[in-house]
Amino acid sequence: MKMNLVYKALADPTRRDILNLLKNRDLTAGEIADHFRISKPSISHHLNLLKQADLVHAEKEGQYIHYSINTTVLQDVLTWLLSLQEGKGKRE
Amino acid sequence: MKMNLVYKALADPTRRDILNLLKNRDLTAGEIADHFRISKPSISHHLNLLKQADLVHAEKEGQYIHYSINTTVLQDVLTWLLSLQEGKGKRE
DNA sequence: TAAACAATTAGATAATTTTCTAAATAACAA
DNA sequence: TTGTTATTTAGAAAATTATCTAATTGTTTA
Repeated sequence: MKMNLVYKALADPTRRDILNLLKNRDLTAGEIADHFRISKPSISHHLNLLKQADLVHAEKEGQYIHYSINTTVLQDVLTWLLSLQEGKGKRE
Repeated sequence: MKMNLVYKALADPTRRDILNLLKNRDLTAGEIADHFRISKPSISHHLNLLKQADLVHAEKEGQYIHYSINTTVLQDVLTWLLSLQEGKGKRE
């Protein structure tokens, strides 16, 4: 897993908002786009980056594509952030 | 605190490496730069972004500037990441 | 089949980011 | 004071990213 893609994906506020939406429930691409003022193709692009980072999973069902969050890749981020905090401790 | 600056700061691998270095001990700008192949001004720029995100603190001592990590801003990131994971749970 | 709908892909542009070299600032040491 | 060292600032080029409209693909429905 290319962790850089994960950090890059998390760097954009629109994408973080998308993850916040998906935290509550799975949504189709259109439902996600409805929450934003930017165009559908732009949202599609953001979804693609989230997918490449493996932060979301896309499942096609008929003409819809259902997106769901995948938090497993966040574990490594969490671990790293905690390691930064722990390191700090040794100086105090 | 502008959290977007924090996420942006964490998105770059060089800056993440800098934080990894500072986890062990405080370092001067020059010592940090010595760990990388990119130019000092570029490192200086990265340090500035980290400082704006409040992820590092800079203290001038004579002609040197000592950089130290500040992990307090990471707490909000941590909390958000955990909230994403928890939300996931409710669907299982 | 034809029209409508959901979503993506293509291609372009604008904005942002990364990086560089050269120059400036500030502190130290001879 | 003059030269050296540590670091940043300025300004520009190159690379990446975010966004748009138009076109395409695939599915559903009349």
